[in-house]
Amino acid sequence: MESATDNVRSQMRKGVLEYCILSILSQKEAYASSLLEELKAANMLVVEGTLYPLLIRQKNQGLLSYRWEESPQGPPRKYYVITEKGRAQLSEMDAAWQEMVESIQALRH
Amino acid sequence: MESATDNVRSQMRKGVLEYCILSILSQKEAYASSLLEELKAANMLVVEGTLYPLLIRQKNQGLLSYRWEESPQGPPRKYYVITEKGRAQLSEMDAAWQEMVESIQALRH
DNA sequence: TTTGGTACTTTGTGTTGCAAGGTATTGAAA
DNA sequence: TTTCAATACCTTGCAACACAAAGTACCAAA
Repeated sequence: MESATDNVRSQMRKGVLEYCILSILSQKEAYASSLLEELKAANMLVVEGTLYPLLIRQKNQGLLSYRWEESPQGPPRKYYVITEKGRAQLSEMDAAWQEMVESIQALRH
Repeated sequence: MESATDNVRSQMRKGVLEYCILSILSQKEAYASSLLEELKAANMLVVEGTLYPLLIRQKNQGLLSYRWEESPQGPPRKYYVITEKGRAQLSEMDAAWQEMVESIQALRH
């Protein structure tokens, strides 16, 4: 049983997830499971089935690259790294986000 | 030929369209074509094929109702009116939007 | 060698934004 | 009268995407 509020928030998250990923990766490298933790902490919770395909899409677009790294425990981790193209995209997203925030603010007054 | 920026903005618009519709209709009644104009003016451009199904969905959810009204020229207009349930939903969306803006702001710093 | 924890991946489903095309009403021009 | 242009509403088919759920693989400790 899902509340209407959950659904509202879920809908709003769509479209900004890519922005969040690039933002986190612009500050430090991370692997999928750690990204899930960061997004959860930022109240932008997503699940594995959302995140993995998204990372693959961004990698295929040249926004991210990755390298394998041994884990202290368990299988190796796929650390994602933002590329120059990814940083350029992030800049555009900053502008787009700012404009959308302003548009909505104007609409609400 | 579509720019990367267009696509970024388009992606971000997703999920907040319902919020924009309810927001506009909370201030005054409107019909689809006039909503298109308002959204365009607010830099939240959408097309008919997006708006009509969305209005129908919101009506079916009980967030909107409508009445027909004669037009000074052309076919009659379907004026949409926000319901009490729609206003309640709008309040939730205000909260959800505010929280998301704050979450992203935190992520970007 | 089995168990539990970690991590990555895939499949199927439902929703939704959009391009494109369609229908209907009205008034004015040809 | 017929045609045209403007207005307005609606539908269809497609592609993208978030998610739930299930699957695969690696590792170390019991």
